[in-house]
Amino acid sequence: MQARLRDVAERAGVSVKTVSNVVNGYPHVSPGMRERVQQVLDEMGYRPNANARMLRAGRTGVIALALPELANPYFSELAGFVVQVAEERGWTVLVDQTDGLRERELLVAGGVRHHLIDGLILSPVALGSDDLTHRSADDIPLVLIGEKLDAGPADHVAIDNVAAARAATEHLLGLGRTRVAALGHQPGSASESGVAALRLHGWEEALRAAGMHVDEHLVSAVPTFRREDGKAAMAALLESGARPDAVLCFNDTLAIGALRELHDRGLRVPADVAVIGIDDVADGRFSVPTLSTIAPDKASIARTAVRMLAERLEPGGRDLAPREVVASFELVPRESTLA
Amino acid sequence: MQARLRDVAERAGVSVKTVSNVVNGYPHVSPGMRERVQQVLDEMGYRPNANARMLRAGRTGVIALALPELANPYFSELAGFVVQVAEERGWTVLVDQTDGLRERELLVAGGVRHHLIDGLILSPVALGSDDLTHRSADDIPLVLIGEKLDAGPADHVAIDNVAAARAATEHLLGLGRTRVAALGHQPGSASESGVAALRLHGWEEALRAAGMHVDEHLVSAVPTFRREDGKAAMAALLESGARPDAVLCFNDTLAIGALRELHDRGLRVPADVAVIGIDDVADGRFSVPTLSTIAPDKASIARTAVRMLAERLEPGGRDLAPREVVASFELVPRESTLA
DNA sequence: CGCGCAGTTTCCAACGTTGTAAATGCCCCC
DNA sequence: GGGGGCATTTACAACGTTGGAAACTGCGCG
Repeated sequence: MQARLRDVAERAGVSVKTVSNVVNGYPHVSPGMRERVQQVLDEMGYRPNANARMLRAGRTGVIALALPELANPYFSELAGFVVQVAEERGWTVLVDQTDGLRERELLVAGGVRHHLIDGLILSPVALGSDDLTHRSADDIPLVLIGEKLDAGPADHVAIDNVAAARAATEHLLGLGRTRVAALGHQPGSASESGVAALRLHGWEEALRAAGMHVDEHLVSAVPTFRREDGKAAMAALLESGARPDAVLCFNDTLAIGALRELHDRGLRVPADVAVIGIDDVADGRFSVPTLSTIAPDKASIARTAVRMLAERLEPGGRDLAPREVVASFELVPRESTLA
Repeated sequence: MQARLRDVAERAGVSVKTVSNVVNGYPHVSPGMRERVQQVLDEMGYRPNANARMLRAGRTGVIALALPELANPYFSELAGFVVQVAEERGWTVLVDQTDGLRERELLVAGGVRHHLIDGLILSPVALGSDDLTHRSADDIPLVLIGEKLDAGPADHVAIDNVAAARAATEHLLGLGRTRVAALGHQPGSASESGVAALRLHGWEEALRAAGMHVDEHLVSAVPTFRREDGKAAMAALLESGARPDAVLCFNDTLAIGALRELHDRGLRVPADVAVIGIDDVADGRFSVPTLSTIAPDKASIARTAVRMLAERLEPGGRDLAPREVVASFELVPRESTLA
C-alpha cells in the first residue's frame, strides 16, 4: 500500500500536519524535525495523493485541450505547443478529440469531468455561437482557438482568417494568375463564421479588390479537411472544366492532397497550377514541390490561449469581459508558387 | 457557486445520501422520491465533482499517454487511436510529451500526478530497462509501446522491429537493388534495444541472409527522427560516396526528408534510388512519389495497450507477470519502390 | 393492537490532504 | 523564579462524495 501522510506521521512519531509541512516546505519547521521527517518520507517512499490535494485546493492543475482531430498535423503541432506552454505553468494537459462533432464539442464545453479540469481550450468546428450562450459562471473558463464564433461569451484567439485567405489569394494574383480557385468550401457545415466560410470570404475579397469576377465554378467543396478530400476536390475541380491556374487550399492538408492529384494528372506545379495552403504544417516544407502557405504563429496562439486561461483562473478573472486576440500570420512562399 | 449534493439535499428536504443515490441510479429509491430529487437536481444544474468521487473511489478514470513528440505524425495518429479506444472504456487520456528525454520519461514513469491517473502508456526513447526495475507495487500499472526494453517489468506492445526492418530490406533487395542503405541509426542513444538498433539489426539480417556484404558506409546516423534529420542524413549519405541504390529509412518521417533531398539532387525515386519507410503515416500516401512503408497495425497497438492496462487495473491484475504482445505489420509497397 | 418484515431513507465514517487556530515548549529578561 | 513572547508543533475541520449500517416507515398478519 502506498504510504500516506498518516503512515509517515505514525512512524516518525509526529503529527500528520507536521509531515505535511515538511512535504510542502512550510517555513516554520525546525531543522532537526525537518531532517527526521524527511528521512522517514524517503524511507517509506511517500508520494502525495494529487487527488486529495485537488479536492482540498479546489484546483487541479489540469486543463483540457479539445481538438477535432489529432491526426491532422496542424492540430498535433498546436497540441505540442500547448502541452509545452502549459508545462511551464506547471499544468498538465488532457487532450480530447471531438472529431468535429457538435455533440462532442458540447459535451466538453459543458464540462464532462467537472472539477477535474480547471479550464478548457477548445477548437470548435461544429459549434454555433448559440451553443455557448447559456454557459454559466459555474462552468470552467473556456478559451476558443481557431474559429470565430461571433459574440460568443468566451475568450478567443485566432488569426484573422479573412485576411489570411486574402493575403494568400493576393499572392497568387501577384503571380499573374487569373483563374484562382478556392478549395475547401464547406457549404452546409456550421454557421457563416466557420473557418471555411471566412477563408472563402477572404478569397472573394481579394478577387473583388483586384477587379476580378468571382466565378463560383472555381469553388470546390470538401466534407472535411483531410488529404484525401483535398485530392478529390482537386479532381472535381479539374474535371468540371473550370481550368484554374492557381488554387487557394483552405489548409495545408487539403493542399497536399491537391498537389498529389495535380501530379497524378501530369500538371506541373507551379507552372500550370500554383498552389498555396494555410497552416504551415511541417509536411509542406518537405513535399514535392514544397508548399507555399500562410503560417499562423502557432506558438503564440498556444501561449496566448494558455495565458488567457490563466488570467481567468486568477481571482476575479471570471468577471473579465470576453476577449478577442488576433494572432499574427505570415506568408511563406515556397516552390508551389514560385514566380 | 456550483451546486453540491448538500445544496440539492437541503433544497429537496432530503438527506445527502438520498440525492447521491438518485444521481447514481441506486435501486432502492422510491419512484416519487426519485422524481422529486431529480427535478431539484435539474433545477440546480448539479454536476458531480469528479475529484471527490475519485478520492472516494480510489480510481480516477484517467490514463496518461506519454509520447516523445506529438508533432511526429506516427505518434499523433497513435494518440488519436488511444484516445478513441480509451473513450470506449469511459476513460480519459492525459497526453504527455517527453521530448524523448530520459529525465522526463523517468518522471512520468515514476508517477508525477500520483493518484491522478490510473495507468500509464509510455513510448520510451531514452529509458533503459534498468530504469524500470525498481518500480514497486505502489506504482501505477505501466504499458510500454513501440520499443523493447528487455526484461523490463512492464507490459509491452510493439511490432517485431527486427522483422519489420528485415521485411522492408528484403523488399528492396527483391527489386534487384544491391546497395541498400540504412538511414536512421542512432549510435549513442539508448541501449541496444532502442528502435533504431533493432531496425538496424533487421537490415543487417536481411543483407546477410541474401549473402550480401554489410557495408557500414551505407549506414547513416541521425540525431532524432524528424524530417530535417532524414534530409540531412540522406545528403550525408550521398556525399559520402556510398552510392546507395535503395534506402531503408527507419521511419516514414525520415523517409519524407530523404525523398525531398533526393529530389533536390535530381535523383529519381525509385529509378535511381528506391526508398522505403516504417510507420505508414498519412503523409506517405500523398507524397511524391508515394512512400512504400511497413504499416504497423496502429489501431491494434492502441487497443492492446489499453486492454492490457485495463487488465492490470482489475482486481488481482497487478500480480500478472509482465506480458509481451507482438503487433502485426504489413508491407505496403507504393511508388517509391515500384519495380 | 402489536410485531416483524421488506423497502426506504438517513446517519456516520472515510478517502488524503491542508488552512486555521490553538497548544506546547523554550528562552530570556526582569 | 515567574511571566511574556516567540517559534514550533498539534488538533480540528473541511473539501464533496459514497459504502455500510442503522433507523425509520408502512403494511400485513397473528
